[in-house]
Amino acid sequence: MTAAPSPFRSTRSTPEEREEKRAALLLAAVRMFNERGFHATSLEDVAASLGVTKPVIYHHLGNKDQVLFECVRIGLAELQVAAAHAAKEPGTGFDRLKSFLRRYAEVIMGDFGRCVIRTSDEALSADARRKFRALKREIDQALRAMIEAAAADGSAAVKDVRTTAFAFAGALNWPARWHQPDGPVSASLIATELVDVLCGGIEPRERFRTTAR
Amino acid sequence: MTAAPSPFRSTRSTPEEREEKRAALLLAAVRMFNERGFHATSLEDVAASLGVTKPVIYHHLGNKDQVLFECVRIGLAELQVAAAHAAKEPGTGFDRLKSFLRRYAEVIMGDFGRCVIRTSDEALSADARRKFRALKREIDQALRAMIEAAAADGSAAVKDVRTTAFAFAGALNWPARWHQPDGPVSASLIATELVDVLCGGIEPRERFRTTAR
DNA sequence: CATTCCCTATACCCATGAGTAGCTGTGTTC
DNA sequence: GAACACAGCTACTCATGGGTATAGGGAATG
Repeated sequence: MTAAPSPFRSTRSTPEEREEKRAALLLAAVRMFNERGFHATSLEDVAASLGVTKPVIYHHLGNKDQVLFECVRIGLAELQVAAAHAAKEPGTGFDRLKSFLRRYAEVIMGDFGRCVIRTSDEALSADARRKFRALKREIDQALRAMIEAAAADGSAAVKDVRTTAFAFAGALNWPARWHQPDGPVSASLIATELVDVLCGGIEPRERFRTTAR
Repeated sequence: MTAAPSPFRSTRSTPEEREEKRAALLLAAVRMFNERGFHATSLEDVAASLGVTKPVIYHHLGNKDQVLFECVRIGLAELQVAAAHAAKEPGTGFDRLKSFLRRYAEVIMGDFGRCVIRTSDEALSADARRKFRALKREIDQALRAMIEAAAADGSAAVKDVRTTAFAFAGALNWPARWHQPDGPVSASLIATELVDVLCGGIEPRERFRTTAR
């Protein structure tokens, strides 16, 4: 009825317009996946939220598996960018690690990052599942490498890299479940606080123990 | 064809036998939910894994929502038992907190605990979802109370209770995603190591800094 | 102006699995 | 031993949603 201000006009598109449509569809899809869950979201609903119909999604993105995989692929690519960016920063290995952890948490609270965490392997087809796991493994290895680097230059005290990586990843992934994107407290603040807790621990130190009020 | 050694004989059952059947059905269901995911598991498959048919599940457990909710209810009850048990232990508040955290992680690596974490709210009906959230909230409050107690008696150094609780819960919930129950490394070892990392942090302390080899 | 090529909508097929009605066989009870 | 109650099975309905065939319609191209 009312003309939607969307990029979907019925005409031949330039490559840029195609990409714009793809992006709009993916964003609508990932948001609905995050909100309702993948299985409770029909592609019909996703299309309808943009004022178009189901075949448009199949035309631009492929089947439901491909849509979901593309969403998590983007989220994992964001995490890889975060890792690459942090690795180039100055300071000690520990500084770089903390920077990565903060960026990691912020990505996880974004649309595509949340989808990475909320998507369980079983939701994907066998083929996509394999790729999904491989990408997640790359992130895990990047995290372990940065923990190892921080331990190697003496700027962090790490007993077991593997356990540390799992603990940190778990703590930073968890906001994907509880954080409200439109809530009062910003993602970057949460990220900073979480990283502080993880790095500092809660065992009392000299400077704390003296001032127990 | 071959007679199954299951508790399902076609006869009138005593209350104990009924309970035994319920338990067997729930265990089969939760294991299949954990392995394949809730949506990818049909009640027919669950029943077939015990050599019975779908109506048996409806007879003993109710519909699929009720089955899932019962699974997460059991897992959350195990966590409450862990909290109650830890609260009675001797030592400092920090000792009791660490004990709770270890038990928490072990429960999460069990059948029903895993289901609690792997189940997202959207999978449940509106009614069950409300109860699910209320139970999870109770666990969260118990965790926060123990962190506060440890901070109050000076045995732990806590900046922000809320953030600490989220970080710890996330790190301890995460094994529900990656831990292999039949793998080489035991749940209790993982629990201990995770709690060590969380409590100790990785910021270098005096005793570590001197022995950088 | 006609043709062609995309793009989108309509309308459909079909597999899956939740949930149910009713039958049957078996032990229990009077 | 006859009626009964219960547990489980067979066989079904039906809603949902993934995926597709096909038609229409507008812009570029000659």
